[in-house]
Amino acid sequence: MAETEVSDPLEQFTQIKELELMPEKAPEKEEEEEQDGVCRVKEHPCPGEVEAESTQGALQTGIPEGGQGPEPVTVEDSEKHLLTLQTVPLSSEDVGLQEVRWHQEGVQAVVPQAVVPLADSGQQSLLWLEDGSQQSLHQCVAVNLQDEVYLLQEMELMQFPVLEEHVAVAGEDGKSAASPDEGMALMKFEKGQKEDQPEPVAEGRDDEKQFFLVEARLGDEGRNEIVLTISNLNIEEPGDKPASSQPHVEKDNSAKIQNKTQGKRSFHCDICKFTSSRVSSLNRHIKTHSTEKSHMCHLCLKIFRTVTLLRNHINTHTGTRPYKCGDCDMAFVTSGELVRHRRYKHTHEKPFKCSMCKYASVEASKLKRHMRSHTGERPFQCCLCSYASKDTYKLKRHMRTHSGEKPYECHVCHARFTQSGTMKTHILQKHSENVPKYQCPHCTATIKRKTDLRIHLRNLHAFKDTGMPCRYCSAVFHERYDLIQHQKTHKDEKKFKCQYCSYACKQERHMTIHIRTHTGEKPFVCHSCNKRFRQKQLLNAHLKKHHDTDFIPTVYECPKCGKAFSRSNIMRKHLEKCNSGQKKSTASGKGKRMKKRKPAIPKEAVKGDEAAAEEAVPVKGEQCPGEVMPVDCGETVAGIEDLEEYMSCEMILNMLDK
DNA sequence: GGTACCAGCGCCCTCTGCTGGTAGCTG
DNA sequence: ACAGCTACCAGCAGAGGGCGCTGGTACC
Repeated sequence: MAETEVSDPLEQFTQIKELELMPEKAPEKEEEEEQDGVCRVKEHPCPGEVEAESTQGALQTGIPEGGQGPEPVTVEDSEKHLLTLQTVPLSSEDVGLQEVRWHQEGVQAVVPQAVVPLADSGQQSLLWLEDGSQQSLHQCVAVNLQDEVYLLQEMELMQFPVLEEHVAVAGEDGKSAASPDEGMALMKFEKGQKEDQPEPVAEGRDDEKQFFLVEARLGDEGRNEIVLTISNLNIEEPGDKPASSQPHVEKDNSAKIQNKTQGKRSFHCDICKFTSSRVSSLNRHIKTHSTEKSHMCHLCLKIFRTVTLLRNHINTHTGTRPYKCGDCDMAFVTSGELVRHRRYKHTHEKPFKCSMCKYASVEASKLKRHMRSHTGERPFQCCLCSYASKDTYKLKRHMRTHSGEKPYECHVCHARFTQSGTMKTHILQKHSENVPKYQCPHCTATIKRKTDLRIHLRNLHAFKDTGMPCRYCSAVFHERYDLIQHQKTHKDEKKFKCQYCSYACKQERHMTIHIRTHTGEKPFVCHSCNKRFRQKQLLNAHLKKHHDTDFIPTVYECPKCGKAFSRSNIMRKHLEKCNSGQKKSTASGKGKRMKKRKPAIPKEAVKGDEAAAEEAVPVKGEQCPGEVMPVDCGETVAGIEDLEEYMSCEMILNMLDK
């Protein structure tokens, strides 16, 4: 569009170049047209196979010279014709000018209604229909695109009445011109062979208007091209194939007699396929194509075609529900609602049955929705991600994942949720008493949620072909639960035995530490004094004691004898001995020397039961017998008794575990 | 013209099941 | 301290039920 140069403002109108048969002549024509960059009119034998034609190059505003133009095509009549158009910028002044000219030529109000604003150009484009099959047409049909200006995006389906037909607007030479009086051709909807058909029934007929369905969408060239699909809504007599390839219009036919040969008159709607044996029914039906609505709701100003529709609508305002269910307290506005309700709730009649499964539904729409689960069809595409839904509600629900909306709030803790079901589960599990639990049928486990029970069964009770061996013995199990239960029987076993001495323990890592007492390995080094330790905890304790000026050691005093200990559990053990009179060492110092304490610290202030093991060991005495002790304290002790008390392998290692 | 009946669309709901993150327990 | 395991939990989607409402048609 940008590259289009038009000198004459009137040439800026969108034009339809030609009517062509496809696909027979398509290759030649398309090649020709691509060179010209012109728009096209195409006729599709099948309404459902409308395809956009790509138009390359700049807009060509004229119709080729008479002899050079496309040959008139002869095709089977069809109900739809594809028009490929191009939009051209047009200023508002041009629109006004054009409007005047059209009126001067007696063509009724075409241009203003056909204005299609461009989204971001700030200008407007016009559409009109041009005869593509005959270059020298003198007669045209003016069309009125309803009563409003459509955004292009909205022009998906519309009706427009043919206001005038066979209007002479073109010059004799058939050349495309910039204005109707200069030979501009419009789309012609000819009567063709229809003229010799019986005169339509006049009753209820609108001689001034005819309706066509127009489907408009962007062409391959984006907004530079508009593809219109015009549906001829006339109903043909059975077996009566029109000879003309032209899209045709029966100007004054709003209804026709269909079955004259059988002696029984039937009446046909020209707009749709409605047929009736009664004129009155046809007349009433034809009103359905009219936009006329005369019954307005005084409460919301909504307009309805019939009194019945209006009454039903007003009932929704007033709450009037005349149709009451005899089996329950429900009541409805319409009888249909009551019938449906009874099917759902009482009769359980489900007339719509799935052909692929046992599903049956009360409503056809439910079956239609169900069928998507078989076909996989997902018509509702998320505009923000690749998700597509099978129905509108799921898409709407999905959109909350993008918006972050959480419309459901727990009334207890005010937590918010995206789905009502999630909130309901939350309230049940968090804020309800007597929460039901799900008992595992294979073990004693009770699990809050059914879905988690399923996972439990899958993880622990599913049979596995490949057996799972016990970590501690040669037993093999095919259910994980059995394996775990079996391994628990090994729990109290001190299965790790030292190869150098009689030491045994439950955990392998303890044995690793113990083994270092035999190998002499001391992998933990103090970087301040280069002293080495077999355990990381000992290094940490060393760092606190010797290199941390803020460190205050913990002292536990026996409330009975006053003896001080660095570990609470040791003190408690000592206290048991004190109480039982089996005390072997006392604070009075019967040959036992206590570790020199730091200034007394109130017991309440004593903290840090994690003080290092070496802190717990009284000084002076024997060197820690590393060959039997897992703890490398690096200190001396007052006596073997304290040493044994403190250095119980299990005790220390258990403490370290904590 | 009124009305009953039916069809269809839309909306909201529940139930269900899967998934992934996490806290707590255990070794 | 750490890893592994598992129940717990919220998030999310699939499927279907139920109803509100409007529109079309047949019939009286």
